Amino acid sequence: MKSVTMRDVAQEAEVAQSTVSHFLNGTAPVAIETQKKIIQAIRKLNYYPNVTARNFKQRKTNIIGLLIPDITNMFYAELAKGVIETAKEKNYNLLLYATDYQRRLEKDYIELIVSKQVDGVVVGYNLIDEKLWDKLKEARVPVSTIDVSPVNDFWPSVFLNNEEGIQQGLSYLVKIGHRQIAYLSEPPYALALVERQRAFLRSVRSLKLDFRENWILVEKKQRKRVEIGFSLGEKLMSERPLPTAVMCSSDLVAVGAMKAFLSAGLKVPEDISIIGFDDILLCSYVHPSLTSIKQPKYDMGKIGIELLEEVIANREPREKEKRVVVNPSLVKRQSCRALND
Amino acid sequence: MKSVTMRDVAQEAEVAQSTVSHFLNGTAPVAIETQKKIIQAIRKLNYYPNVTARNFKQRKTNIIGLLIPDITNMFYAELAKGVIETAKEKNYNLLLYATDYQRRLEKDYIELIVSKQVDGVVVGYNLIDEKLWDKLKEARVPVSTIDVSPVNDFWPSVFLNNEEGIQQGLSYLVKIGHRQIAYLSEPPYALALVERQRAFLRSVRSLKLDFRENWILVEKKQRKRVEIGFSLGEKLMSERPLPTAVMCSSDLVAVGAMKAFLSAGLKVPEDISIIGFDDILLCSYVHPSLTSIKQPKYDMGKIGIELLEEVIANREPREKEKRVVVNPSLVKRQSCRALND
DNA sequence: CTGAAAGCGCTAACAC
DNA sequence: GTGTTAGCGCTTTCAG
Repeated sequence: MKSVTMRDVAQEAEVAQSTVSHFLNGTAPVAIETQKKIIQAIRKLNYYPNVTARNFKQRKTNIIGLLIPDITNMFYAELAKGVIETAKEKNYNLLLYATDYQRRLEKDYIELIVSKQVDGVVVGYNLIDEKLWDKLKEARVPVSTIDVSPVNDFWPSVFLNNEEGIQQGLSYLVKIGHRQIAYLSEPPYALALVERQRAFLRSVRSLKLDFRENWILVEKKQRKRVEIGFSLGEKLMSERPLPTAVMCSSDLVAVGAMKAFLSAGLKVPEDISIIGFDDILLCSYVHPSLTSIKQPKYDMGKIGIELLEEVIANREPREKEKRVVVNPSLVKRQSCRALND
Repeated sequence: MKSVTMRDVAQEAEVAQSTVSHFLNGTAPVAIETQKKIIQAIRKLNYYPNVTARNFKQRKTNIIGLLIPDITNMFYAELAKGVIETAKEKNYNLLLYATDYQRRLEKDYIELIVSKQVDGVVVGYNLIDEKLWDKLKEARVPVSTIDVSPVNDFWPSVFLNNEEGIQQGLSYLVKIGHRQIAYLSEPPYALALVERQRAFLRSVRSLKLDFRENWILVEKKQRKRVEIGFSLGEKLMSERPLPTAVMCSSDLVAVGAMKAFLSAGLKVPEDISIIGFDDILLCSYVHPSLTSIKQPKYDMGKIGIELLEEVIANREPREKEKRVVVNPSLVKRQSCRALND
């Protein structure tokens, strides 16, 4: 059950093994006649180069890891798409590490990463166990991060300008006549969520909107975000007066809230307007389709790889790493209605 | 910039390299004193084993490939989740090959697969270029397939019992009083879709339902499935009489059709009931939530890995490979209404 | 242009 | 229990 090696090919073609190697890699010119013999031998023996041997020799794997919690979360899936396609363009393959929010898996994966299973890793969420960052650091693994709270400046990172996003949403709502706007949020376990909430409060003030404490609903308990949205939506409906519009910390929360409104017989957007955040594919699947603040996930994934590539190339970390801030954009759909028409 | 090797550890601990190896792999008993020395050396030098070297030596990578078209398609994401988690349990890692429906990428990935970048591959869709199956075969790559039209019996495979699924959906609709049921389908480019359509026709006959040619709407053009659903939904609404319920070839088509109905002012399920197929996460996100025929994607992914593992272990293909048929189940939600209440 | 030769870091006989 | 040794399949000098 031995497999065909380069040596076999060389023998068959009656040339040196190194010649085959040179030919295959284009690392040295090879006479056209010799080429033919080699090609023939490869065909005849049905030879395929062994990438593991090559990786071993070259001390790299051409594989990049992507560490995320859950691939069935559309946000991460869309991010992963950008990562994987960009990686492919740069001739990297992608190893998917999905932790399922489990500490143990997170640790296992970091262990693998540190053992040079990959040339580098893109981390797409805040590690549960913060100590693991140090492990990555000690092992000098090339890393780039996407939307990760800055535990340090050790690695380059991509962030969304969350403040800008909230402002865009709010400005739009104001422009179409809303002044009474609620904010619904999942638990702000990540910096991004804290920023959004803060930006909302700040903007409400600067735009001089009507403000009511009980229009700001932030869930405490961690659970499915659609459920969070649903229960927050229900709670909001029990408040009086009702706001005319609501901004949400994410699309999933928005969709949940929308379900609550529609279930209660409210009409969206006739009775209440709603804006999500992230602009995942789901937004255009629901009815009415959801207006949302787009987070350029694909691009962020792409940038994540580009940054990682630089780290891999440089090897030595710089004193302070690069930060790329990307801008959100408002995607208007059917969930908002103009009051001042 | 050399990295720490096992040899360095051995030197530091003043033992033989093989002893370190034995200790690390538990392949031979090591005296407790020696163990301590080794552990200390590892700590001191900050050593991590090089998995590539190990892979090379052992002629395996502990990596399994998953070949799918698009990870942002929730169906594949849910499948991938089953695959990746099961793989992890069995100590395999997962390399994600997403072709984006492109012939060129498909070919590139197959090339990598035959070059032993992975120990085996789970193929989750029908390859565009059928010749590539032969390439896999020639290179004797371990393969298992999920929901792939049986081009051959060369590899073990998992299938859904599509007929059963359609029957379950239809029986349910009949039980709650529907007799006029339409069928909306995307282009039947895969066997599964052909089977569903055939099963629908057959069941309509056996259940003696009202049948009308123009309640069977099958899209010709390949495009986004929600759009297909939407336009099929619109087309259906122009027919008279209208059916009281509609079955769809997939959830995405169902969601599109639902959008069309709701946009036109029809109420779901009051005016028309609707059932999807696959039961992707989306079903519970939309309003009304979508009743659907569940395809156990996670389990299918899991089984895909289990089958692949067998192939890897056996090495020699059997004359006729195993087929696992899994059963669908009906998940009732809010999109169907009983007519006979 | 081609070939000989030296390893990459590790595992696994095998001997002691 | 521990050490010696022989490669795994490939890339990459370096000579010729």
